[in-house]
Amino acid sequence: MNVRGGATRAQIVDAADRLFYQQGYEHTSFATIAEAVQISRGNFYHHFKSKDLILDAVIEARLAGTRRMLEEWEAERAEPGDRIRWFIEILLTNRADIQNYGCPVGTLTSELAKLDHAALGEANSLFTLFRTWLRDQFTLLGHTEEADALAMHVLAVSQGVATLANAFKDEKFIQREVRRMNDWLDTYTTP
Amino acid sequence: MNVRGGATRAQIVDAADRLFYQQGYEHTSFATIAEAVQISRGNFYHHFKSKDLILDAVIEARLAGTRRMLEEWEAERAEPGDRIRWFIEILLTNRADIQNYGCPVGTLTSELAKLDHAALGEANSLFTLFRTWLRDQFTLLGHTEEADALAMHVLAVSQGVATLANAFKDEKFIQREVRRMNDWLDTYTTP
DNA sequence: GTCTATAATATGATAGAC
DNA sequence: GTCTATCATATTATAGAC
Repeated sequence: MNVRGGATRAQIVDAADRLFYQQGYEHTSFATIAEAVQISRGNFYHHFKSKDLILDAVIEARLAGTRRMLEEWEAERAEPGDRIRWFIEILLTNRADIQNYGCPVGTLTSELAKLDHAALGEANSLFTLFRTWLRDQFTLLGHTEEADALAMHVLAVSQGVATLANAFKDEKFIQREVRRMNDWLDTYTTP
Repeated sequence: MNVRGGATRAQIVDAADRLFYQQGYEHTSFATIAEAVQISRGNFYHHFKSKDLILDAVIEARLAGTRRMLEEWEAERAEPGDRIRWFIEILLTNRADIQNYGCPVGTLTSELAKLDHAALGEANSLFTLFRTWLRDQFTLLGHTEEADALAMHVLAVSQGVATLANAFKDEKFIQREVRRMNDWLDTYTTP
């Protein structure tokens, strides 16, 4: 602990998480992160020996946060259909960030794929978390056979909407696509 | 012209285009491009005074190439429905590149958005080219009112499929989503 | 744990010879 | 048009004092 009121390491991960999302991983330098946390670059290396290691920590934090979030969604909503609709609704809930920076998962995996970065596998498992969770909901709805294909479809459309929302910054477009996905989902939720 | 058999400038643009797609814009250095074209870094600056200027040239080349391609598609296919289906089919035609590097348009715009780069607007107009072209096809099909919304929907799903194909490298997934889009399109092409 | 100082390297960019 | 040599800067990373 320190004067900033939290463990420095956790603050670094928090700041790096946000900056990697907003500016990209490679574009974000140690100097920028250090400045955000108000520590010197030298001190930075006491907590993380390399830039790769902080990326690992950021992905780990995102994985943990996502797991927690998905568990909450399950606890708060009994109906699998409602849970899937809530997932789709994120596009509107987070529309400001999405229009500015795209989807945090999709843009990170795309960047790491181009960098051929060692952490790509871990980043992709962020997608897998959502995929598995969505698949489970479709299974609960009785669509066991095609559950994974349906999960991938929901993920794909959400990704595409995020990418185009980032390019065109059109909120009406997001609303339209969310409505379209909900209509499509009706086919699978109404008995 | 030179010993390499083509204008050096054009070769630089070609190499940069490919490298920006495969490795990302920021990650690609002058040294890498110069090596690909087999010229010295010094000579490089005779043709392009800055990295921003070569990005401009690459986007301009992509815009010109895309315009040419869309005109060809129109010339080769009389039916608007067939043209849209051919657009969707790119996901399979270019599946190898898409699985390795994602969509050339979507990944570039995402990167430039995070870099807050001046060329973002020009890159986004690559999306607009496809959007306008798809909108025109839906208009020809008689769906004038919703033509733009339908165009955006086709773009969005294609983007999402490309992003997830890049993450999961699953060809069956691409095939399934292309089939799904074609089924969806039937509603708008059959009178 | 935190700092300053510094090293090693890569990068975008320029100057000037041929 | 092409090259070598060089500059200025930013970046990752280390050493060592407090």
